[in-house]
Amino acid sequence: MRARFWLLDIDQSEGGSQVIRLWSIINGEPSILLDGKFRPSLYLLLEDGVDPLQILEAVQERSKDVDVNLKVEDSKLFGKMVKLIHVDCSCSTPLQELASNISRIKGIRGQLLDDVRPSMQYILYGRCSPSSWNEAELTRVEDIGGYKVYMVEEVYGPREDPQPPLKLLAFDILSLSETGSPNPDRDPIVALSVADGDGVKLFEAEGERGEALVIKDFMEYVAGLDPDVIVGFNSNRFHWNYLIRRARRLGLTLSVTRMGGEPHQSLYGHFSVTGRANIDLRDLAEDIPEIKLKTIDGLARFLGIEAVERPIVEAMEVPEYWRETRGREFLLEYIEENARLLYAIAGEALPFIVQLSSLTGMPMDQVLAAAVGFRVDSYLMREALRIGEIPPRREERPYQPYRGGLVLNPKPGLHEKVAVLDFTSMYPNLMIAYNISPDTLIVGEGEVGDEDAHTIPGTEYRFRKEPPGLYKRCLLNLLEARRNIKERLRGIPPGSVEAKILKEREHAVKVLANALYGYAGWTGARWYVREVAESAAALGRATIRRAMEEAEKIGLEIIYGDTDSIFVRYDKNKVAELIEWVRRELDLEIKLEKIYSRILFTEAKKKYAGLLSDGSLDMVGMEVVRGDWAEIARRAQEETLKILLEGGEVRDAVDNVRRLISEIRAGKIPLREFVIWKTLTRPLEEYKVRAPHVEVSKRLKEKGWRLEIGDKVGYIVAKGDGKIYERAVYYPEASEGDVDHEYYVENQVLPAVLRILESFNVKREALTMPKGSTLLEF
DNA sequence: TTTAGGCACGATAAAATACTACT
DNA sequence: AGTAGTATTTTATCGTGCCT
Repeated sequence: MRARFWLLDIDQSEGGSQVIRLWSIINGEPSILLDGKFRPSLYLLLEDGVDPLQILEAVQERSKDVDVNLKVEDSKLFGKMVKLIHVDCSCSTPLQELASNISRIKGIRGQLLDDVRPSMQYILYGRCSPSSWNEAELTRVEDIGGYKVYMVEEVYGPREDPQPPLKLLAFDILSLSETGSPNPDRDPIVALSVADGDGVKLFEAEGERGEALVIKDFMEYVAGLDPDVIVGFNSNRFHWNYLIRRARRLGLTLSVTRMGGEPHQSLYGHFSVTGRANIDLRDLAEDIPEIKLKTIDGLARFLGIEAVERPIVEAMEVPEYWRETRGREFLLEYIEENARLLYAIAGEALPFIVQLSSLTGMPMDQVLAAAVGFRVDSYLMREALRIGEIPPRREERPYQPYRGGLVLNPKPGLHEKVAVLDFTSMYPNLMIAYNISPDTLIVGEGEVGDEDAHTIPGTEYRFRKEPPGLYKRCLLNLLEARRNIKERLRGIPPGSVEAKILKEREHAVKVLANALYGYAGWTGARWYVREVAESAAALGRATIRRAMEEAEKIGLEIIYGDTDSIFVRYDKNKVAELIEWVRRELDLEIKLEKIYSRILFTEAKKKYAGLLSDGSLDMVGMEVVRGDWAEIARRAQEETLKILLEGGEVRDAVDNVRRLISEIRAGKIPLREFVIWKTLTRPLEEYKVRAPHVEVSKRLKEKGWRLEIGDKVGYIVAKGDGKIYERAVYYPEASEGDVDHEYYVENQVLPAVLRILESFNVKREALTMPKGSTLLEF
């Protein structure tokens, strides 16, 4: 039969004969498609000048008892023609064995695609696309585990149709530890919450055997609902491992997959729940820089999901809550609400995840867990194979820095009517225009004439004009895709489901296109070529310089500029003239992005605050927007900026700061506003200096608290002598009376507000020494 | 399992300099 | 006056989080 299937997950069966399993949805039903005909493969890269047939024979000699096909092929590696031997086999294990056997044969320079798993190869070679509808010729065979099973006769590739409804399940657990982080070898799970289309459910442990029942209830619930997608928050790093280990201790197997087994650790540190997509929404939160505190609530708020305002509960505070009936109820409600929110978040986020998955060719449950670089890798690999470029292996390379974007010194002070002009997608467009790509870089001298090459100004690098390189093709495809989407969006009602999905697709396309420049300069990239990234950056600098020179020629006063943006004193006609000149002379688009009615610069780059015509305040780079400053300092700075930009008197701003300082000294500010949050970016032992948040973390670790890279540690600076790191106290352990108010006045509030007020000639003393009648009341 | 470089800025650590007590 | 030890100031480095 001919059928359409929507590919949810893909894997290969272990042992015996190699079968690719396509976990799919057919006619709304979860189904398994088996393809036993796919032959995983690898390529042998030959040294220049050797006779391919001779090598072929040598390989044949060593693969007598293995079922392999060998074929000599011509392909391109970094744009250069190479001779390859394509080796395919019915099964990947003997293929890998053969690969290690033949690595010493003279004349073989290396192997390619041997680091790509069969299931990924299946996608790579265009059999089908994950998170998409595909067409296939199928034959029904016997059911497995209650699922319909089909053998794949032929696959006809992806089609564009809206995704089918997917059954979602969200979950969270509560584990209880008297002291220190919960440890699955010691501390039980006391409750588990799930949420799906029917609402929220709580499984609570009661008495001795309670925990086993909770886990069994969970497994039964999963089996009963049979979800396509399971979502959690931090589940890849914590929940799955915890559940599996607790279940084992109780003599159970955490049976939640569609094959009835345990989830298993897979690529990119994520857990694979066979047959289902396991998604950790923490990965999504990590991807969104606007979300400062990576919590369920933070993510929900960002997505506009209605959520009750809840306090953050640090792990340390859990036992305290648990001891009291009210606190216990609060915790149970907390994880119920977590599951409810996760379900709602997943509903909102899924269309984007689906689009990212089908675009990159990574299965849904991997794509979020994978870092950006690996997503780009995956996307490029499919595109490369289409144009006969063979994907290089990932390898370790030395890091070599290069010059990046141009940043101007701003003209400090308050300016009226300032326009911001932004180049649209500067790097992608330059890479297209100059065919900057790993496979078009000219390496040998005199190989290509100057008329056939683009020379990058300010560098020695040259790129072939023809044929279009891998990056250019990909970028053009992505731009084209965006144009198509925009075109289609015009024809349909804006609020419709289709429109929403198209917008998610556009977002996914944009994310990928913008990542390509950074990818090119990442030493871990398969197609890392430093000259590529360097050339794009050099061209960027040349481009903005030319635009600024022209702006000055036209008579526009330049206030500031950074990489691809120019700030000028607004003059409607002159700005229009510049935009037109950029279009005509540089063949690029520069857009009037916004107009500040007032904008304030200090001496510093990358920091400014401006007032837009709609009355809203933009604060860029200032302490206000930095998560590592205490709330009190950020608030003080924000209020100062607001007063000054909205036309208030300097006096008012000064008085306001003085009032705030008095409040601090009088102990009227809650502890919360003094907390300083810092992220742990490496293991504690690797720090070279004794930073406050590291010292706090070390003390916590002593007491049995597990801290991981990426965790945010909140501390306050307490009264006393000595270094800051000696006085830093983990905030749940601190009380209002501990706070060193003078520290916050001198080192947090004053620096933040003086940064602004100094350009209005306000001195530090004017803020600290009480004078003037308005202050006497404090 | 890490897309890039440019930048500000506080805290710590190291180096340079000033100061003090004593011979 | 010379010197060893200590306090203070200056400079360099570390570390984080922002901007484009």
